[in-house]
Amino acid sequence: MYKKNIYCEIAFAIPLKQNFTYKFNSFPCWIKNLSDLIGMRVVVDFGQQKNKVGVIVDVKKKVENLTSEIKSIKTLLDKSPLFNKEQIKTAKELSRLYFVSIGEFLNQFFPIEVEYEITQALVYENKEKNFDFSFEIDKEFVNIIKRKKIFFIPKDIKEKFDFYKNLVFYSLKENLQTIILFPSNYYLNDFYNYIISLNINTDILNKKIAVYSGEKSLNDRYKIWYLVKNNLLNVVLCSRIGAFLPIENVSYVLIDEPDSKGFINDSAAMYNVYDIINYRFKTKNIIYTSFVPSVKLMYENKKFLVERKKELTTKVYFVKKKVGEIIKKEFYKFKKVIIFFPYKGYSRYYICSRCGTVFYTHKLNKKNKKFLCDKCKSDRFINYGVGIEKFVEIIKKILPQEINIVYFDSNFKENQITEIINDFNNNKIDVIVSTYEIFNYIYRMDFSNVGSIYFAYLDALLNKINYLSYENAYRMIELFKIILANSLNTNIYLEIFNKISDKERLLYPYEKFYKTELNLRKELVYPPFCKTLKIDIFYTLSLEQVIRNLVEDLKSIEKIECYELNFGKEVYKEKKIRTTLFIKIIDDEKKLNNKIIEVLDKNIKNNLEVMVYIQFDPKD
DNA sequence: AGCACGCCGACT
DNA sequence: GTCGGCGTGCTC
Repeated sequence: MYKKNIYCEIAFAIPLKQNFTYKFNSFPCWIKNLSDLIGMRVVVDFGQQKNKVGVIVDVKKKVENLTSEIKSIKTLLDKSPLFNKEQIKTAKELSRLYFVSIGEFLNQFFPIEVEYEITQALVYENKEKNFDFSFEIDKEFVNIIKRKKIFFIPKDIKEKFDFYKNLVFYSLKENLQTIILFPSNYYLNDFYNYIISLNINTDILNKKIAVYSGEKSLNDRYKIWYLVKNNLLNVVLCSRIGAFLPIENVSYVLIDEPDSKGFINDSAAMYNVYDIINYRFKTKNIIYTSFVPSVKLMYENKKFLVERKKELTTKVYFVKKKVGEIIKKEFYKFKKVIIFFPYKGYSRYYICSRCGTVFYTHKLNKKNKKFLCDKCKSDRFINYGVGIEKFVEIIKKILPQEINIVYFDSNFKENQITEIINDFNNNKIDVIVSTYEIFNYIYRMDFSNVGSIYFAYLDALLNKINYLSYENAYRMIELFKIILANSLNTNIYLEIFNKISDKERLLYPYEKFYKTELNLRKELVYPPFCKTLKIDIFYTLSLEQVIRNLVEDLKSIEKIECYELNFGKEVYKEKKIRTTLFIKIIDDEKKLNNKIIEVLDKNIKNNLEVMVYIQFDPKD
């Protein structure tokens, strides 16, 4: 049938927070319902740009208040919608909350501008239902999995992997669709390799299990996207981008360590996987697994708790400047030591000795001498503060040369770190010193011959002006305790220099720590008793007044508290400056969130000189 | 974002 | 002279 005057609202992957209306010159006759068009991509001419790809987010029969000429759609790219209706609805609502355009939001999860031809050959169906497994599914696991929601605290890494393994094979056996989300590609690949190493009918595993992450080629991603959409896979192991897969018939969604920072997108929209999954699948079966959950996660999911944690015996001591002594002691017992140091690079900051400009850069270290001062091009700097490289230099000086001390931080390349980890596992390294980066490799490390773990200068974490500083330090220590649970006679040393009155809290058992922390949060009104937002605004100097007005407007909203963490102080990349705002929402979340966005709309909507990054309940 | 137009400085 | 830097304006 011929349809006349059909108008489509098209979203583009551009920073403009508005859609554009296009019409069909000749309506594609195979489309039965108009709403079937939603989520399909089209090719149109847009401004000066020819053949730009956009996504249909709405279909209308009438247009109002449009003075400009309506252009027509050149081609319909997809035979079936790339994004389903639930995804478009989610994108519409969440893109507003994160103050990005719908197109940019969608583009974060799938690069919409890349054209693909889906071949029919892709859509095969594996009708085999009785797979030949030698794998027997744990009965206790089956009892647990039958609950609607599960908040699982495993006792050790083995139990966690066993649980996941059971979930994978249960999904294969029962022909379910299960999504497992991992906070980092390291864990994702490690788990996939583990499953493959089980040697259970690799043919079926390859057909029914897929890995979906940003590391995969776009072709692979597109293929998996369509297989998931058509319910042709049983298990998808994915990184954070998997949170937006077209899952309509999903049986289980498992989030591994939902508190992890790896689940927060690093650019706009700074979505959090935990929030996205909760938003999309309120009534579905969601499983969270965490060794040491945050207070917020525990509070929100206590009802679903399945706790397997056992008594941890690792001894913990507070120390000052004992690192040399401890390394020597362990070395003579043929035991290894892990040292955690909070700052990467050689030094914490550098001052140009000619013009005095301060650089908080990690590009400068002993090996990199090419760095020049931005202002005067001088190559001479005075350094202040101790970074990991300098720290290692100092401890090497006071220790016997035969002790092999190796360090790494996030400046190191992945294969360099892998090599270090392998040497450590093969006992070629006596002492490993690392920053937070080590948490990406923790499951690959062999802790059986580790004698001590030393947290150097823990003050750095505890002194952060952040309600989460204790929680973060506590969870880090507890995690190491769990990892060391199967090793005998291990010690953890916490190096604290300053007087910190309530440092004993770091030694509390989880229940007690949780209760104490919860009371404090209630008293001071912090999550989970309120919602928080961090808004980072980048803008050009000439817009300072605009941003001041914006902040004033935010501050005048009732039932929210808005603090300026810094106002236009830090110079960012040439002529841009940054303002960071911390906001507490202490009443109806939805209503107040909307008010905040209204204020942003009023002051800076479609102002392309201003970039806004919003994070909900930031972790630091 | 990406593209065009338009205004300036530098460079064969 | 004109090539290319980036500031500005617009996109159904």
